[in-house]
Amino acid sequence: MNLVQVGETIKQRRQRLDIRQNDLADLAEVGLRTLIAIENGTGNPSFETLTKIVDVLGLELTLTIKS
Amino acid sequence: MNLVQVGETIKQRRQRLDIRQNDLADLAEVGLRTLIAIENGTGNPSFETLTKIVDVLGLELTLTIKS
DNA sequence: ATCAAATAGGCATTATATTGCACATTAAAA
DNA sequence: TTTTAATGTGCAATATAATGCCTATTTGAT
Repeated sequence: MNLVQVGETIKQRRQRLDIRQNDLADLAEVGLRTLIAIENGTGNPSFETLTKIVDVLGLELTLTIKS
Repeated sequence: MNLVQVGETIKQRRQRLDIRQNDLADLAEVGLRTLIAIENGTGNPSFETLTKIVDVLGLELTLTIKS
């Protein structure tokens, strides 16, 4: 899972939950600019920033053995 | 999965593969200081930095729906 | 076509991750 | 215990992530 895929997943999930970027950014307590960059696969968020966003969306970051 | 758990997972995997922090840092092309911080749950790595390390270890970061 | 809302980008600033160097501590082996 | 390798820390420098402001573009509705 690379940064582009992470961005796509977040965007799709946000849209399915029917919330705007602005509101998600507020709920996650990150800047709108930051969220936009992540959704577009630009930028390189810290684990903390990413976690704040995925938490709000009911998503989960996991680290597993590649099979 | 929080930063502490990520650090533990990386450390365990590295030890199971029997490589030293110094060598993993070199292979992943990150600073030794950075790797140490991550393994100890201190610090807050960027997605890119984390990816470089887990790639070397044959691990994978995934983003899924929390169930 | 018009208008409003949502998404997105340039720029500058601030916050912080990353790094190397030197040194300290811990672990393990002889 | 002594010695050596491995792990970890303080500090300062650099790189870069995060942010806000303002403006542009895109999207969707009327």
